[in-house]
Amino acid sequence: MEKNQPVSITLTDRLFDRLQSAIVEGEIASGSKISEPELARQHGVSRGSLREAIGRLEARKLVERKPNLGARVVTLSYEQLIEIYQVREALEGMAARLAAQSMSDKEIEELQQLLQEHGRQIEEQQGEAYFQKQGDLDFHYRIVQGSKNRHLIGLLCNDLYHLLRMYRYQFGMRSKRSQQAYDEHHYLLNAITSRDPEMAELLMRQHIRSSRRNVEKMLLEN
Amino acid sequence: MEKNQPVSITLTDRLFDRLQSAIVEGEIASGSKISEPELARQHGVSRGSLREAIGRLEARKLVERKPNLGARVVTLSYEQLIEIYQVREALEGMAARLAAQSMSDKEIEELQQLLQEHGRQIEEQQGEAYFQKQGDLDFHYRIVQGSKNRHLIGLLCNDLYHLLRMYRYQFGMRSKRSQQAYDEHHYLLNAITSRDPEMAELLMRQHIRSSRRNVEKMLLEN
DNA sequence: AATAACAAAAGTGTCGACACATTTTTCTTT
DNA sequence: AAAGAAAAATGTGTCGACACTTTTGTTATT
Repeated sequence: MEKNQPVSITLTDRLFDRLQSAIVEGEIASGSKISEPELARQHGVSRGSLREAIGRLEARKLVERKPNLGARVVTLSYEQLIEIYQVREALEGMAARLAAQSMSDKEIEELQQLLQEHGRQIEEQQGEAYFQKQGDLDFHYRIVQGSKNRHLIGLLCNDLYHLLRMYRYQFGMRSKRSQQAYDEHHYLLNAITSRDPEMAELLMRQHIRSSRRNVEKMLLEN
Repeated sequence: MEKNQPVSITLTDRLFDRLQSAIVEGEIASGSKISEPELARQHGVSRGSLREAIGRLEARKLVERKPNLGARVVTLSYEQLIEIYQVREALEGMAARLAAQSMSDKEIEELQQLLQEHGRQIEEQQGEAYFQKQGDLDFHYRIVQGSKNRHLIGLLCNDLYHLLRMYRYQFGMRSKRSQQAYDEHHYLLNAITSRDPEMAELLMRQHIRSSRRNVEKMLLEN
């Protein structure tokens, strides 16, 4: 959530951020081909800088590139979404396990406050899904940070979460289970508070699996 | 192990491969600064191409880059190695679980043959560590492939394994436990053969944990 | 002699141009 | 008129040059 550098300094950085948002939010259609000259012109930037930005997008699996054929925005598919959830289950499960060992008492306390806040929001604005989604991400985000494992943090926060946001935007995935998610968060946080790594991992994995099942059901309705 | 494209086509690709090997094998010292003009000259290539290659190395966490300050080869540390093993445990555990569900009978059979081959090598050339390491990687590699999850495959085979190889090269990590590793592989393969995902994941995670403990012990001796 | 201010050198970020590959269009041949 | 070959157009890969930033080296001041 926080950045050391005030804002992105280099041109390529800013361009990368803009393109990433544009892709995640569907402004640049998924599956569409990217024309380097055109995009460069649109953003008033040289092709070289654009290329570096595209390279980073490729590393984050937001675009695919083939030599001499150019880059395309990644195509979303049901299968890929399932794959992402499987990776997420593995990584966040481990994150929860480590968080139970490594989070400071202060961090845990702040997380409890955050969760209370969520509880209030659920009672007040019944079914206001957006805040819930945002809150859900916040919660997971903090646990991942709490793992203190920089690799894990990078993998989840820099790579997976953006892909996941992309699916949420473009598949119109809104959770109809904020109450259940809240409960699951609660159990999980209890395990972390009592410093039980095994239980924390178990509950996190269950939580993500049930979230995945919810998504599957939702997509099959279409 | 195999590539669709016969060899890397583009200059940047080849350069990237060469640099990756050079870094992994310690030819370019870990922690050392990378001078773009010099490296470009050494490899007879323009700075632009070099920069793209460095960008990919950065995405694979083999180099770190700071705006206007340049790139350095990543610094190896005990802590980071532990972090890698934790991520590996999570991801390969999931890979084993999925492999138990998704590997074809043919793939499983080939894996059994590979393992028998390892068994023979252990009996014959007692303690020839190199082949064992190579074999170990092969075995894990195939299980990851067997998960059929492209994200997982990319994360492990493109990112983590190279980092791991780097540590093996530069920390001189040779396993003195080829017999035990072989046994653990055997149990794991049994679980996969009997299509037991739960057990497969469990055994894989134990296997990697015990491998990590071995590494810890080895490093504490220095 | 130590430090501050300044100037020179080296390094990174960005750009525009050219070379080569791919795609599209046009022209030939049957 | 359809199919194939040649040619034009578009797009990607690579390069060298310039602008700006950081580092190094020098001079001046106390």
